[in-house]
Amino acid sequence: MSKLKAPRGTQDILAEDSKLWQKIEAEAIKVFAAAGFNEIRTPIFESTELFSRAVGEDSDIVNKEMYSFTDKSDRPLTLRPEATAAIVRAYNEHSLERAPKPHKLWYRGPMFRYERPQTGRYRQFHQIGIEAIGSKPPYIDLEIIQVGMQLLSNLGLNDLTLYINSLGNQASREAYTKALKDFLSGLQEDVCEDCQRRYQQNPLRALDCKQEADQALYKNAPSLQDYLDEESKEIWTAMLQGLDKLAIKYIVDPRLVRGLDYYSHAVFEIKTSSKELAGQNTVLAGGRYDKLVKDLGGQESPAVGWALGLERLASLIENKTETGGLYIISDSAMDAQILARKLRQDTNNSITIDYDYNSSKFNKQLERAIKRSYDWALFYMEDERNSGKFKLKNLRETVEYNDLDYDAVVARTTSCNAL
RNA sequence: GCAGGUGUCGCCAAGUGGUUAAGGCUCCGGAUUGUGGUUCCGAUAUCGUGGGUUCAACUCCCAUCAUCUGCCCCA
Repeated sequence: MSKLKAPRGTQDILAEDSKLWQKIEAEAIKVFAAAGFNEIRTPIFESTELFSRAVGEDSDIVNKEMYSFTDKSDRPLTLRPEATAAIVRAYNEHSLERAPKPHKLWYRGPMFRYERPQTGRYRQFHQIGIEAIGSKPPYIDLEIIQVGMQLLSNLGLNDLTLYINSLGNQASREAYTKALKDFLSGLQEDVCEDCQRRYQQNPLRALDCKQEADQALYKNAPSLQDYLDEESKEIWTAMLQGLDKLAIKYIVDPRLVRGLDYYSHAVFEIKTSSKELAGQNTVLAGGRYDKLVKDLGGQESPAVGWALGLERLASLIENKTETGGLYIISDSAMDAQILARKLRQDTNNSITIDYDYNSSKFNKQLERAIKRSYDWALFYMEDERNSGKFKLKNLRETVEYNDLDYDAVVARTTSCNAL
């Protein structure tokens, strides 16, 4: 019988990694709450139309990466490839524009994209993100960037760089796209196949081409910055000044475009220089999407947000597992169980308490307690049960306490090792 | 979707055409008769799958699947 495997591009987060994920999530929740963001949970699948409208028909995500299916009533549905569209849908559906603005939300959960798996890229992957809907000035952009930086630095990451660019408002972007297409049209003969395709689908992407020959041809391409109109320029300037005042280091990257159609004004990515992630070094990315709420049928509401990849983030953080807790060593599994239940209650579930279910030999049980890195071994053999006095051993410091009564055991184990 | 690498026990890993497929680690069981990861003993694989070549295949060929890496693109 062959073993079944998880589907391609999916993975199990085993107990060890799970601890790390919990740590990241706990830190995120703390940082978000402190900045006034509240959690929103939306469905894992949505109508396919939501994503094709929101993300853009021409985007790669919609073109070839969606996990789409029809249900038994032939409804076209899609496993969400990202969360922003769904959150905007929910925002509109529940008329949240009537709530105080900006509406500040965070989310976490699995996303799905049908792609070739490789380092830092999976078909089911997990994101944590925030969105702020209903505020136009760049202070809210600054706020979410700042929250993101804070979260990453709290998690101990410091080799990160913020790359940022402005796409300008829609008018600016259209004017620029036109100018760029004019420029590119003369080069199509000499340019790589990918770029020919980009020319058709998303001309801005061409500037990001990795072919050196193409880069040489693009040297004199028009610059987006020159096409920003007054409004866009004002916002962009304020944005950069704000980053300076917050002492957030950044690199303006004029080629940073992003693959989703709904962005305008500020777009940004936080990248790591760690080799761990090789080509997929973007850990957190986002931008402003002023048009999207209206495009999805809502009241015009400017908005901005970002998402970070949990798998990528987790791979950058050292996973140090610390267990601790107390292991009961007993020749009676039943008595150990009764004691464990009582101890868990009386320690208020503040430390891990476990014991041997197989009534193994004394030495085996002690060995287990050590191997599984418990802090304490509590001896509960016949003698202890009869006398009501416990023997407690600190396995880290090799100290043994004799003749403790029950309350002393509780006091001693909880005093120094809370979960 | 394209290009390349890899597939021998839970993990690492020898074997490269010929009798019983090394070894290490982990895990499990046992011994050392209630105190430190020790030591000793034991158990655990038909070599991804299917086909072909051959007297003979883990070793060669083909296909397929899985996985990894790069491209596209992205978190």
